[in-house]
Amino acid sequence: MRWNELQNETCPVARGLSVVGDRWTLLVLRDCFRGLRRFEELHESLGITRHVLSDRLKGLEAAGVLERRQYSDAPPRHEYRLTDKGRDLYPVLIALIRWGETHQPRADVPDFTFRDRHTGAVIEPVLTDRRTGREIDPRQVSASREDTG
Amino acid sequence: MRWNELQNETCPVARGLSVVGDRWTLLVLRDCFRGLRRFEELHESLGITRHVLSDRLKGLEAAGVLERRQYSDAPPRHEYRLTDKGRDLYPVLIALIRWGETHQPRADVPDFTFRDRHTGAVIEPVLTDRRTGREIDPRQVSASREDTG
DNA sequence: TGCCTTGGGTTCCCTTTTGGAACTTACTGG
DNA sequence: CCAGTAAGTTCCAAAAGGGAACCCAAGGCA
Repeated sequence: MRWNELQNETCPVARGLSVVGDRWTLLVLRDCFRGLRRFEELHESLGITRHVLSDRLKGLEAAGVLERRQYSDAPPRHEYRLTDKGRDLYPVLIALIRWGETHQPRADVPDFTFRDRHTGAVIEPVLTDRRTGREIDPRQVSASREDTG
Repeated sequence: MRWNELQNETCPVARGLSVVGDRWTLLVLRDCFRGLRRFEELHESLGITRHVLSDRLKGLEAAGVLERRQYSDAPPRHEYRLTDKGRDLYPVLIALIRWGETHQPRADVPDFTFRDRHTGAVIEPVLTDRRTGREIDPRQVSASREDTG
């Protein structure tokens, strides 16, 4: 199996990773969520080579995760913005942040705090069951595909 | 910046990805969550080359995400099991499944259904705020590091 | 006018990682 | 003795990544 055959898999994890499972891709998106939009900003922040960054941005644009738009006519300048599809990756990043903080801790830096943008209230993201409102314990959950009918 | 320098970053996303951000790694873990434990099972299921699989398993073991244990003495045979640290990656996979199903849909396969292992009740995983119990809207959330003091 | 700077890339070249396939080791069963 | 199985390792070619230099369009300025 080659990496670029993943997009045709029936597994949604595989299809998701065919878009964001590349080295650096989720870090590019992390920076987009931080508000960075320009090539130079991203290059500076990530420290990856320009052509890998260029490649990732093209891929994310092609996948509809980022949108490339011109913000200046002369000289022509572009920026990259998250689309709705891109913004919906936030739960993946939050899950990763919480796992990283819990299991790859660094004593010398404080953890992230999530806040409501408007009220400023602290938010503690957890995975719950929408139906019961109870937190989800991985060990109690089974996932399966069920044909309807 | 090189990939293996990521583990020293202050950003928890970067540290998390230094463990699971490699090509194929999250797919190996997906299969572990599905209950696969043996090299041959994983190789068959993933279709990746044996030495990439071998490499990923070693990395995950070194990171404490999987545990390699002997299940037969003669001939010596091993299996790989998720540790607690590994099981805590479940929210990442669920987030990825839901994103994949929503944004890279395939009409020909049914979506996953999550169920309580014991009661069989359907579970609908959503990211909520533990404090208020409300669902989290990415656009309303800001993340920042706050020094205590 | 010529020269420097900035943003956003592309090109070139070399090193790592993948992909594919064959080979190895240690044992079991017939 | 031969075939088969589980779990890897080794070898080689192809693809991706890393580093640095180069390109282009426009703006500023001396």
